[in-house]
Amino acid sequence: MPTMVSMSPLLQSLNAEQRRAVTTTEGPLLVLAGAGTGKTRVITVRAAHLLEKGVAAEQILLVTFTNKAAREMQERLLSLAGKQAEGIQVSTFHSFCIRLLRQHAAFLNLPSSFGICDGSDQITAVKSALRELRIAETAIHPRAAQSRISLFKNSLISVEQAKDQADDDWDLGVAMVYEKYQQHLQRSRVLDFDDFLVLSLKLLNEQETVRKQLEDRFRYVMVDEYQDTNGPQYGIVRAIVQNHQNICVVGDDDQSIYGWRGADISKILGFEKDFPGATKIHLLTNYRSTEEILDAANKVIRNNSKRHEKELKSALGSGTTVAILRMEDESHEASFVCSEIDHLVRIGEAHYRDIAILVRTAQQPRSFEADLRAMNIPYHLVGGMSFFDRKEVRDLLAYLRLIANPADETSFLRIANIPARGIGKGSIEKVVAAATAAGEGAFPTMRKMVESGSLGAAPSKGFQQLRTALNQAHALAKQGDLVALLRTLLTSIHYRDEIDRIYPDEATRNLRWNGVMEVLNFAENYQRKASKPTLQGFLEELSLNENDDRDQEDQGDAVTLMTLHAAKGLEFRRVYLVGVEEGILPHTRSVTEGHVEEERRLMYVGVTRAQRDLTITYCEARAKFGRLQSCHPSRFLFEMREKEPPQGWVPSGAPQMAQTAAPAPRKAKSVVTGRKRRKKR
DNA sequence: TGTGTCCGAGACGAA
DNA sequence: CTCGGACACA
Repeated sequence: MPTMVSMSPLLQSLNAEQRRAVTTTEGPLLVLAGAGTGKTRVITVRAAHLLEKGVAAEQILLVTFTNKAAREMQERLLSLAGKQAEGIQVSTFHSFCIRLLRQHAAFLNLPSSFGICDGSDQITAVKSALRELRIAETAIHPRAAQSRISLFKNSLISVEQAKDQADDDWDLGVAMVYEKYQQHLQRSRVLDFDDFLVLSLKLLNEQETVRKQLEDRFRYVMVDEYQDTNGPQYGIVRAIVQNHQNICVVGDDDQSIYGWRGADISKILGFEKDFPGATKIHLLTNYRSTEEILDAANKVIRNNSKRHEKELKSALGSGTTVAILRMEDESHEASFVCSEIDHLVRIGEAHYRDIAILVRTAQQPRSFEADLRAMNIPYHLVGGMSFFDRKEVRDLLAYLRLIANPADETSFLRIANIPARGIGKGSIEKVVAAATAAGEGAFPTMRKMVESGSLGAAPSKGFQQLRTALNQAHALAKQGDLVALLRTLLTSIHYRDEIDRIYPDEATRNLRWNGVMEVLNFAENYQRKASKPTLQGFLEELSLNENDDRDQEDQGDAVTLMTLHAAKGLEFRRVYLVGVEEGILPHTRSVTEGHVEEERRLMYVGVTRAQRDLTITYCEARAKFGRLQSCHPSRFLFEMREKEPPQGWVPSGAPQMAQTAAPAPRKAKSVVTGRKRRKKR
């Protein structure tokens, strides 16, 4: 216990639990920070406290999952501890690993200029692997294969092991796709997101000097959002701290919602086992939400079996009741929510910026967007189709990536004939076959083929045009003038004409061109901010920095419409949690695959975003594939009200025939009675 | 080789 | 309903 006389002003602003977390500086420490319990505050004050104790800033490493979080931490640190905090390294796992890999590329036999294979490139690579293997996409879903491959990588399972383990055709097919996929990445000289982590881990495991170097430098390591840590990330942290054990992880097992991305909740559940002698601290005082909201959250989440038991307590006290409302269908739902928002703002009860509409799936926003627009309610949509998924943006980026890394096959194939320049399907096929056989990039392969005259006149001519355009741009890339590069490129490929040609509609045309201009803006910004702007750096930033449109402040006074996944970490005075139905939340697929607990955490995340007012809606029916289908309120709503589902309620994932049989086993699982007693203490 | 149209399958979340 | 792929055309 620190004595009062020596307590620094830093610590005085904290509650007892938080203070204990901050002052426990040595040895492994697990901070279970429930939603709204001042997690960021604890992390930043803890770092500042370390500095106060005389630890050099350079010895502190703070790992986050998103760039946004990293930036926020950095800012908070500067305001807490001033200039000396600048030396603290705050980075995401991914950027930390990329830097490490570029430094030690030689050891891993990597080109130091490797490119980044993002999500949609991964799908493209999987698809081309399937085509190569003559496997129909209906037999093996590209997306399913991709996520399995990612799982293989994160579990350090090699292609050979995957093949050995396969015990049916599907598994074997995926293992073969995995092999082709890896070859594709290799000859394209790109790494996917999993590679960053896995290769970094390999580096640390096999190069003791590198590991030692990091261990000596980073004497104090903190990991934010530890519940989202996957196997390789855990391994990396562990390798750095294994001797000094000064590892502090902060997170909330109840908010682990990235299992499908490889996040391993057992890491936060088993921290004390992984790091014997660890201190465990619960932060349970919630400064965000009213008692009613936390009560609803607690009642839902306690139905999970795999968790650290805890219940949040509100520091705010009582407020309004949580409303659970039944809607006819999704258009009624949307118009109800929008009218209410409109009304509340009109009577001065609320600001747009204080309101969020949270959805489970990316297509739910559709009905809401229509109504929001019709009612002139300013809003911004987060998640779903990202700016970087837009066709024109991806085209342009493919050009840039090809300039930075001529071996990049996906990018080459994407723009080889955009705009059309006589390189058709036939020649593309020939080039891919040759590139695959040679294990080289498609662009260099095609150059050789053109030079040896093994391609027709039209494609050869087209290729020369492309090459000229790229060379010209490449020269400007070397000078670091990205804006000039983009302008030159756009001119030389006549991209404006291409857009005008494809989109006869004036409005779409402008919209598309705006996307292109937006990339120019990004480049301008990057060039201004970066100390040493390079094309590679620019592309890296674009791939790693999710475009942070989550910032409410940046959006002016507007309603936020977003997915639950995007909402984690944010808070709003008033929240509408919509579409809370069996089949959506929990999602059918999660139910059939046995991931209901993660869905429940998603529900929990949604509920705990609200500060004062929470309205939950569910629909009686909802359009699926253009056809209206009836649906049932989510099991989580019954849990929340401690009620049994009524007769005729059909849980998602249950076969339609077995309506009477299905609820029986679920009852025992979802309705936990006898817990009420434990709640009051 | 480039363009247009039709058809059928399809939908979870994203650094 | 909405996308992408296949196929048929110029």
